[in-house]
Amino acid sequence: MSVTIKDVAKIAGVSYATVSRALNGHPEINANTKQRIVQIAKEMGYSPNAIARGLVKKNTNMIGLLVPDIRNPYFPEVARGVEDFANSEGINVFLCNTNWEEKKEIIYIKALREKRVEGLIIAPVTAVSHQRIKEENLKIPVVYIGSKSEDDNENFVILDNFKAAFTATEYLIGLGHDNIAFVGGFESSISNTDRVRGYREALKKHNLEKEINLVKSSSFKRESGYAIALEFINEGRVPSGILAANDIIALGVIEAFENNGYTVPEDISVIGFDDISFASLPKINLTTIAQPKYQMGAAAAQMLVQMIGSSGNKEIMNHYIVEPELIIRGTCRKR
Amino acid sequence: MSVTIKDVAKIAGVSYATVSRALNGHPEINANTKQRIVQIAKEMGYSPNAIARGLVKKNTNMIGLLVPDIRNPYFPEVARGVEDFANSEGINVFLCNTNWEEKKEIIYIKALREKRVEGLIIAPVTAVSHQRIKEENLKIPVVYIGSKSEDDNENFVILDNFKAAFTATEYLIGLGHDNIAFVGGFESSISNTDRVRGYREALKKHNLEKEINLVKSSSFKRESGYAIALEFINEGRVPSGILAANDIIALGVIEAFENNGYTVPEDISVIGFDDISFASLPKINLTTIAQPKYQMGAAAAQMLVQMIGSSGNKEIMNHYIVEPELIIRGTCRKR
DNA sequence: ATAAAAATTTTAAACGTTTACAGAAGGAGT
DNA sequence: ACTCCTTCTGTAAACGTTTAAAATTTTTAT
Repeated sequence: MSVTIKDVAKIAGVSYATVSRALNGHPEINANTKQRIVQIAKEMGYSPNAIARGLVKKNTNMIGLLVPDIRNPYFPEVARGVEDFANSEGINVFLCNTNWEEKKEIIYIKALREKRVEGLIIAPVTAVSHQRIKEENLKIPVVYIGSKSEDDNENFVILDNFKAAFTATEYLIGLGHDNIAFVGGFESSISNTDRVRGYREALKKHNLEKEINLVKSSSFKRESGYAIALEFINEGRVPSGILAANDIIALGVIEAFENNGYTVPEDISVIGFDDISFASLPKINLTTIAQPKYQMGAAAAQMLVQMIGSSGNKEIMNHYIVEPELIIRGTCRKR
Repeated sequence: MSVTIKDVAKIAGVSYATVSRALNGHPEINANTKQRIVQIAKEMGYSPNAIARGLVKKNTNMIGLLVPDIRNPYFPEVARGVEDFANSEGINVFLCNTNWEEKKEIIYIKALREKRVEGLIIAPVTAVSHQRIKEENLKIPVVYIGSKSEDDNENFVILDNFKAAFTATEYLIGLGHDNIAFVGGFESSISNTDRVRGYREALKKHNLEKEINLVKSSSFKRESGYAIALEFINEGRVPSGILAANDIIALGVIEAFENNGYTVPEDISVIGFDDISFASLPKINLTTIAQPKYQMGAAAAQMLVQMIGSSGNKEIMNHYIVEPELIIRGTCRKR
């Protein structure tokens, strides 16, 4: 089908080993021969077959990146960081969207393993993912992003979720709110759990723990935020402050309230997580906890590449925890 | 390193051809042997090497998807369509972000060619891309999405950009606007050109062509929209209606105007393109031209898979042009 | 029991590379 | 002229699969 190294060799009148050497810049080759071969290869439109090369060199220069929701602008941002760093190292990235499905996550991991990717960066669907993935017994390095398990053998890049939620909650408390709800994503998500913990701890510190449950969980989607806000309204116990587990949930929450006669921030203060680009739109102006998304992606990629490089050396363990930054905009108000 | 078919063969006490057949469900194999081998392979944690298989079967089950801006929610939506369809056919997708750089586009194409992807779906950076890509002389099918060149040999999935812009412009005219500007992305983008044509044609039809140029181009980014709106303001000729080449430009335009004492839609009406999910947020409520993004991605993938299947049969040529739909929300007003 | 047919398994070649090793050609030192 | 280096090129094996063809075993029919 496509032109191979043998075809080039035939035309050039040399052995294919020589062609290989010419094309790969080996030192032990005559400069003239090399130039001639390179020229011929170019004319013939030769393109090296990375598959065949990978087979003998045992490398593929591919890594996989699993994200649960490519529609959430948080992940494209992270993906860019991963991709840019990987590319700078000559590595290509398989970006896979697990769509918040554990099943799909495992399917992708299996497929990528068969493709012999050299490493995996995973933003896991739930806490269960960590376990399932470990059971897969991959022989390649894995870096988790946005989520860690209790297992300290893992490599990860995360936000200090506890601190972030704590800070955000205290901010709301400082504004005079005493009836603050937490609208979360999956209960089984560890980042979510950590955020809930931070939120609870802040309430506790200021003696604001209520007996009624103000923590509601669903999925990390705008519709979920919308639905949960509606629940609050229907239950007749609308909080004065809401901490949402991410920006798109926050946007859904605000949407629901405004559609039902409430105003943000006049009636309800809302804080999100992530600081997606749309949060800064003047009309949105969402107060939120920022994460250095691009940098986190790049850091994860760097970590992974480093681990791939030091083959087998499992000593390299990386835990990169970034500090949260509260971005105060216009969706919170003194009470 | 990892366990191969030969390792399994050794343990099972059969030849590796037998293992291969057992694992691939060939008919000519004893049911007992098969079961035993499958069992052993599983116990040993065998995972087939898709690289080696690809080499002999001459397939990789991989395609590439090139998008210029993964941060623009339009593209994740398209990507999901592509990925879902491809996955349903057992194909994995390399998602690459060209970042609006022609150079990067070519680099990716070369890398993907070496990886022997079986096809490419490309949302090209500019009109030049089409030419450059043709020069690469890929021997694999390519489907363009969002953009077509004059070359009728191309396969593409696009919105009827002319009609879309025409419709949007007429809507603005119908609202009483007679001073309508077009804020575009790259001039060298074909979809942009088609939209400008539609816009001009509508003005012409209603005898509203101005001698001063109300078409401004930049890149397809929010910052560009912002910058161009600022230009209008600084030049002292703020239009009453604006057609933006996509939603994020529109958002940038609105942002700039609102930051400078203008109100949308009271002072200026704005229409976008794409109907990204954020356009429907009540606070944004952007009037826009909708595209069936997910379906377009899926259609492109289907087209590509079909072409890959019918190897060499170049007769299959697909032009899929979707009809625009004007979504009237709140950023336009009667004048 | 035996030949023929069917079912199963093994052998060996192929896919397109890289690379250790062997071999050849040319030059230098003696 | 001979040996010894250098420098370059060719040979062949390897990577982990699939698969046609050959070989073997089992089954069936007589």
